[in-house]
Parts: sequence; structure tokens; C-alpha cells
Amino acid sequence: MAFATAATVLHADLDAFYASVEQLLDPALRRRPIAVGGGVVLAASYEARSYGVAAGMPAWRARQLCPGLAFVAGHFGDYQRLGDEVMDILGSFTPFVERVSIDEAFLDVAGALRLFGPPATIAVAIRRRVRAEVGLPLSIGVARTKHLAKVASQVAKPDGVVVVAPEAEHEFLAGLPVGLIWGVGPVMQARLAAAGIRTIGELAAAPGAALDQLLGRALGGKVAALAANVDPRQIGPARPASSMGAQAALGRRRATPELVRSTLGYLCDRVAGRLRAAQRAGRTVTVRVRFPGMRSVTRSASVAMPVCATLTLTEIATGLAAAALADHRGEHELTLLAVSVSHLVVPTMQLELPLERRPSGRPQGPGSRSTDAARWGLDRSVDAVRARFGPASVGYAAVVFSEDPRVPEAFRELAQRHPS
DNA sequence: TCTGGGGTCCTAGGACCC
DNA sequence: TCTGGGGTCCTAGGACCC
Repeated sequence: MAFATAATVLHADLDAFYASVEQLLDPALRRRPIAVGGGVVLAASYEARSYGVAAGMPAWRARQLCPGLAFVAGHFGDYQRLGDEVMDILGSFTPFVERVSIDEAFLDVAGALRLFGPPATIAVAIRRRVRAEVGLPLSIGVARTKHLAKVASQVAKPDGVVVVAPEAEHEFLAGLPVGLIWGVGPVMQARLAAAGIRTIGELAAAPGAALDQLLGRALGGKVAALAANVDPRQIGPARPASSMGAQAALGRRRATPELVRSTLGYLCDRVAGRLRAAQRAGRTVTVRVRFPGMRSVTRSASVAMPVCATLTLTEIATGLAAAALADHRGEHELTLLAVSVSHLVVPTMQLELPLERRPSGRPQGPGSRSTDAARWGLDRSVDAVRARFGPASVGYAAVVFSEDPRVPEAFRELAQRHPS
């Protein structure tokens, strides 16, 4: 049998991760419907899910569905620690582990069969160890490709294993809902349902041209390939990020210049600091403004010199936000502001010029080479002080926003390491 | 009572160049 | 007289993922 035709790909996915950790840490929460979060549900236990409670749901709606729901503030440091412990266990079976998020990873065990037995045996052993050593439920899908393994782990939940033998793939997929395909969400699902397509089998039988019509050319082709069981993705290290951003939900606040200025100051400080820490700068800055009712607009601008200085980024972002608001004068309230930097490059030597050697004389506008270089020097000093004495030890003007955070800083730290 | 934070990818129209 | 096709970049919006 050829190497590529064996079912040696595992997808390991911790069940209701945040909620399971809370139930592990506090026995009083076990077997009860709980939600992690505050204004919004970040994660729901399976007991809560049986009432219809789901991640991303506003808290009031979750309480409506499940009156006995217990809300728990997250223990974000523990999520990181326990997630790492599980990844260490996975890594003890094979070095070919691709971590996808804090609670999920692909493994290729093709080279581990001699040592640990067939893939299904390895999956059972992994689950047993994670349960015994960490105390968390883990589901695993085993198949020939990443996509199939991922679908299998979803089918295996909660707390199970599903193995898809190569000769049984077609039969396995045929009856499953199209929503299990990676990239098919609620909108696509509804669009397909309107065309009478609900299962992956029906999708596979549909003509390619019809799929392109329904889903667009790129997704149509991708979905057809997946439904037909072609998946070229290999297990390997994640690519470096192509953008970096930060956002802040504001509740429902009057769109005052002071609110916009202070919030953007906070967000740009975060983003620019992360860019510098990663030794990156970006050519395109995007600002998103969200109004009540989840209506949002974006404004973006590309600049010649890649940006990573806090003040330069703040000036550009402020201008973009002002343009967006000027185009929507009827809006008097905001619910969110976001800043993102993309088209990332490694900063050039120009930016590393020491402060005292910068060209002087003519006044310099934002984005000009030497202004950004000078500011970068200042930023590096700030970064160094913060590295020693903490993020709050030094900074720019007082940040009003940070006095009333909607989410704990620890959650931002976690989300920035692992989107979840 | 109206919803977190951090990302990727795709589409479509327009500007601009050769 | 005022026409063609291809490529690239930019911007805005949106679906989707964890």
C-alpha cells in the first residue's frame, strides 16, 4: 500500500475546552450547565449546549435559553497551561504535530506505527493519557487526510474516537451535513439548502458549475474537491502571520472624539508593540468601526514606508476612523473599534538608525522615513522599560479605554497566542 | 437586553501600466 | 480616428475559522 493512502492523520480536539477546564478546577461545576464569559458566551459546557447555548451568544440570550446557567469568569492562565500539557502528550507520540489553536492539533503518526501500534491504537492511548494525566476529555478523528480527520473528530464528539478507513470514506461522508466541511458556514449552508443540497453526498453529486454559481469560483472548487475527497494539505508548521490587529468592544457608547482617540491610542499601542516584538512593520492600515446592530464599515490606507511606530500608526488610524465617521454622520453611537496592519515586511535598516543620528532640519509629517525612525527609537526604549517593569510602567497619554475593559487583559493575551 | 478577540481568504470594481 | 487584452495594486465588504 502506498504511504499516502494509509489513514495516519489524527485530529485531536479537546471538548468544550474552556468549560471543561472550569469543571476540572471546580468540582461543584461538574455535570452542570455552565458558560465561560461575561457579556458574551466564550464557551459552553455540553450540559449548557443541550439547551441551545452556544459560543458567541449574548449572555442575556443564553440565560433565556437556560435559566439555570452558571456564568464563570475565565481562568485564562490555566487554559494556556493545560493546553500546553496536552500538546506535550501529543508530542510524545510523534514530532509531526501541527497545533491549530489552543485546544486542537493535527498529528501524522505514519512514522510512529512501529513504536506505538496502528493509528486507532495510538488514538486510544492518547485519549487515555490526556484523561489520566490532565483530566480533560479529548476527541480524536483518524483518517487519510486532514479534512477527513477533522470531520471525523467532530463526529466523534463528545469524548470519542472515529476511525475512517480509506475504503469507507465515501460512505462515511455521504450522509453528513455540508456544514461539517471546513469553510461552509451558516450562509453557505443556507444557500446550498435553498438549492436542495444538505448532505456532503448531495454536494459531491452536484455539477461543478452549479457549485461555482452557488458559492463562488474559489470556494466552489475547494468544496467540490473536499466533497470528492481530495485534500492536498500536509501537516507542518504554521505560516508566519500576514496581519496583526486588535479590537475593542465598547458596549454602546456615544461616538465622542475623546472615546475614539483614547481607544485607538490603546489599540495602536498594542498592535505596534506586537509588530516590533515580532520584528515586523506593515504597509496597509485598516480601521473598522461598528455601529449598533452589528453594522460595520472599514477604511484602509497603504503607505510607502512600512509602519511599526506607535504614534505613526495612531495618526494613520485616527485619520481613517475620522473618514469612516464622516461618511456616516447619521451614526451617533459606536459598539466597536478595530485596528489591523497587513502587508507585513521585515523593517529595513533605516528604521534602526539611532535617535541621535537621524536627519534633522525640515519638519516631517507622519509616515515620513525619519519621523518613523525617530519614533521607533523612542518605542524601543518604551518596549525595554515595559519588558522589565511591566506593560503599565510607561506609555503615552492616559488611556481612558483601559480603565473600563470589556474583557480581561488575560483573555487578550491568550487570544493573541491562540485565536479561540 | 443586541453579541469577544485574533485571524485568513475571496470577490468585485476601479486605477494604472504596457 | 479612439481602440484591445492582460496584469497588478488598491479599497471595501463579507464569510468563515478557532
